[in-house]
Amino acid sequence: MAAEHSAAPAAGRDALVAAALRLFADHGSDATSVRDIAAKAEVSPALVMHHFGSKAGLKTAVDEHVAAVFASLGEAEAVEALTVREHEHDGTNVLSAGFVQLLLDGLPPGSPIPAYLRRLLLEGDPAGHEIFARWLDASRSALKAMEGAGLARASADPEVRAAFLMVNDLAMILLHDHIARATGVDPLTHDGLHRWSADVLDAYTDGVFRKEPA
Amino acid sequence: MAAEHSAAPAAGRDALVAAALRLFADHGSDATSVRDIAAKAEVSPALVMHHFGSKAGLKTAVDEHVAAVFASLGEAEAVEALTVREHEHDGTNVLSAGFVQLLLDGLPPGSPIPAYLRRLLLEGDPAGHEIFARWLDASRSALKAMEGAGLARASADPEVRAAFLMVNDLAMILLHDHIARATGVDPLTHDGLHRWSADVLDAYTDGVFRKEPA
DNA sequence: CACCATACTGAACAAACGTTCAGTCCGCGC
DNA sequence: GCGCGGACTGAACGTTTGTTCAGTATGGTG
Repeated sequence: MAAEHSAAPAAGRDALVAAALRLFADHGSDATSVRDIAAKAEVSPALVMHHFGSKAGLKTAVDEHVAAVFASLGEAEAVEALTVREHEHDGTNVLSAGFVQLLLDGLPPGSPIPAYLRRLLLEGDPAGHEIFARWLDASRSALKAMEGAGLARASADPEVRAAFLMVNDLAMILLHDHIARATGVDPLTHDGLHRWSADVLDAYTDGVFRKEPA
Repeated sequence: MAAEHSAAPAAGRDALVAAALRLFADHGSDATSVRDIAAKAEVSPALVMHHFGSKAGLKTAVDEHVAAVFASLGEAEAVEALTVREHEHDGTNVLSAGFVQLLLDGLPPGSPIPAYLRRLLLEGDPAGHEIFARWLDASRSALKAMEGAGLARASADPEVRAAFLMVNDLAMILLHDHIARATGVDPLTHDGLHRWSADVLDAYTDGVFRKEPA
């Protein structure tokens, strides 16, 4: 019954960040109360103020945690994440689905981070702007590298082309719930991503539209 | 000073829906209080309960209003909104950018509806699921029609292809703020959409990737 | 003209919110 | 073994939230 008191280095702090990340991702930070977070972390609401000063401070700490996770996923690898590469299992060329592939490979299955990322991008959060800008840089670089290697056609408007490809990639994360519900294919699972990527690669290589009616 | 009382048919009702639509779109419904809405509509907070029973009732009314606007935009035309057609101004073929084009043509410039749509789709709102499913139907139909007319290559996976095209289209709305900020091209303006569509059409017809290094 | 339904308000409500504060517990350096 | 500092709590604070309610004004109908 008695609460455990400890001078151990901030166990509650990590629990709060983890609980807040999950709840913010699932319901949004506005719809999540400090009491909800504290209850999930099995800790007193006042501990939020003790460690972070305010609810907003907790939000900042969560943002920093997420940024650190992205960084640990290997930011440098993101550049090559968009490239087409040989798929080991079946020997066919398959489009590594960019950032989605990166997230899927590097994150545990039930991770709240994709959903949190969705909210960051939706809510006009400065942290979201920063991530978008950094990833767009990676997309630009990857496209340029592929052009150089003769793997991509040069576009007349490289800036738009890089944004187009990256935004399409992000859309899969943002709308994956709708996609899974309406089509039965969930591109955030391994099998779903494989099926999705196959058709995307086909569209990107052989095209979608015809110039002249056949 | 004295408030105007009238038995006129619910002027305050419309004002409330309009104010709520704008505030919900800009800040999210959770972050918008009944008092904020009433203040913007220049009306008493209690009027929300009188007309809609609760804040949630207002939200439902706003959803219905938005659905009605979409319907009035011409749901039937949505089917052909994805098709490639002759552009009158410069005589070139241009991809009518699907739902985005439809919204841009049919809505007044500063309309809160695109932003509201963004929130519907990203917040897991049931109203968002419905819109997504209905539009995906339109996308499927349009793609099939284009295949029939020889304007589109047949995909091995038509279900994924239809979703892919539609999701890419929606991504432009969902991320337009990020796109505009990071690239300087805002695809929700006329000029920005033209530049964006030109490159998208190029990508969709001539492809993005090469099968073999050149 | 009297009546009633309806649009609408101002003051108040309980509940939930973020935050404050005095105080308890305990490992670690002295 | 003493005390300092940091982790942590429980109860309370004032504010804001969604909602209730009694009441006023007014146009349309008998």
